[in-house]
Amino acid sequence: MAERITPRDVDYSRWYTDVVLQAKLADYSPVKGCMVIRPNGYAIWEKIQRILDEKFKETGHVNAYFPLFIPESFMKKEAEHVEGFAPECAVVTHGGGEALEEPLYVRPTSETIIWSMYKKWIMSYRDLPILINQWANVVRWEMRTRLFLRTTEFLWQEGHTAHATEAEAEAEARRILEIYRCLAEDYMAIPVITGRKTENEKFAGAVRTYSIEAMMQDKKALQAGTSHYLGENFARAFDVKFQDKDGQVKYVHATSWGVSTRLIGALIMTHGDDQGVILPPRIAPTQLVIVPIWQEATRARVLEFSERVYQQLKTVFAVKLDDREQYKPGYKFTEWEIQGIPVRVEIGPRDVEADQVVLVRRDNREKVTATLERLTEQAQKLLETIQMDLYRRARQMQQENTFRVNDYQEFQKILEQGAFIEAHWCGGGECELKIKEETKATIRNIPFDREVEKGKCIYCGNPSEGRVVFAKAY
RNA sequence: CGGGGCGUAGCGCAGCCUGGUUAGCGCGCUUGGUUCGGGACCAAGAGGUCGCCAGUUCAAAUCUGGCCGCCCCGACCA
Repeated sequence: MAERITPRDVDYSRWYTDVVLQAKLADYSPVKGCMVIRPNGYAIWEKIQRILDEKFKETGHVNAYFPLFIPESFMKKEAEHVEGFAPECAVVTHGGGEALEEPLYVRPTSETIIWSMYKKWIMSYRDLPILINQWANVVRWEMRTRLFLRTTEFLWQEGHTAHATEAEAEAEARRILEIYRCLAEDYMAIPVITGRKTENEKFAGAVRTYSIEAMMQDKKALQAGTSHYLGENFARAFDVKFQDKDGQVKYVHATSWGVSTRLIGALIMTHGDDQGVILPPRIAPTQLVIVPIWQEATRARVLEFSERVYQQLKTVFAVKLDDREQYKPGYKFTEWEIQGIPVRVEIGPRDVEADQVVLVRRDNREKVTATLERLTEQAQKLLETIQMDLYRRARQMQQENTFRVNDYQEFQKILEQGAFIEAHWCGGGECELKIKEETKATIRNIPFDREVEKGKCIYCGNPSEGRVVFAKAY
């Protein structure tokens, strides 16, 4: 593995691909646009799943599974939805050697099939809310794909909830967005902007879409999660009504929300460096890796000591002991660095003598020694520090590259070097589209925490109530 | 779909322009030995439908035509 990783400042997108492949997170598959998620990548996904699944359960959600295939007629029931998704759907026309009477769409998302079932399950307000999540794969026939960021098939979770009132559904959509924010910021150390999508950018079939948006190292935005208030749109399309307390028959209010394996791409592009991936400790499948260093004479002692350290750390951390004999320590150092293990534990003869180990941070390579006695405590602190530092660094990067701009010329100029731009916008879709045409920048979202500030639309000069975030996006 | 690049051993490439015995190199792999605090070294090995099809030719990895696949850059998207 003498292959080098292309440095970020030479070619960021090649760097990304190199890192994904060399860290063995994923590989290209024989099927165009699809990828194989390798064990290293899948382990990160499993961590994400565990964290989210717990939070979903805590907030009253349950898991279920709906079919991969969706009858064509279902897809066509909600006008905006079909318009949004039909062009990028894979359709099965044959089965069992015969043409099907009705083509089956491979799900690009499951609103339609789920609402066809909710119709059967919902009669009364007593049946509400329904809070179902599913972990699944979906297929969207993308024109251009990139590992993790956009592949024809990807893994995600999709929540689909049914509520008696708009207020309740709205609260649900917002609650979930907060869970996504927490996952991104507190676990993955990815700072995000939470906010509402514009009409142009919202989900096909939604009334309102909320998102978390992150800044990658190349200063492009990545939508890392979305949550939608779907109103009565799907309830009407699938005729899902309930009788309320007051005796009235009403349409059900819906939400849906999802995050995908794209988050792994976000993780790589938020923290990685020219040596490879850097994993925040709270999301790292392996937090520490022990690399013993021995000579023939010291081999037994070093290995025995390493094993002891391993047993000690194992009770508290996700730790690996790399006692492979066919590789030298230097090789192992590099290999684990590419894979982004947060802390390396070096153990050589000198350490054995002193009853200590050397801890090396992946993110800045700083070394400290720790006595066996204080090892667990020190490792704990070190991992926490790394977690905080990664978040802080990413947050700082985001802030340093976010600009408040009031002039369209300046807007275009700043955008060229990559940036998030906070600018006034009149709320008109035409201005938004013009800006997109002329600069490739889109409104990432309208931040929840934006200041109320009178201003003029950066494009047309009409009055505006506050700033929105523009950026070029993945 | 438009533009660019690539297809020769598991990976990365050379050879092709100017056709000619057994198609090379680096890494990796196997065996043995010496090594081991930042990608070790020596020796001996294994490994190939030169993307596919057709054509030109006494002779094609090499020339011609067609096809296929993949990657990168743009228009749609989590």
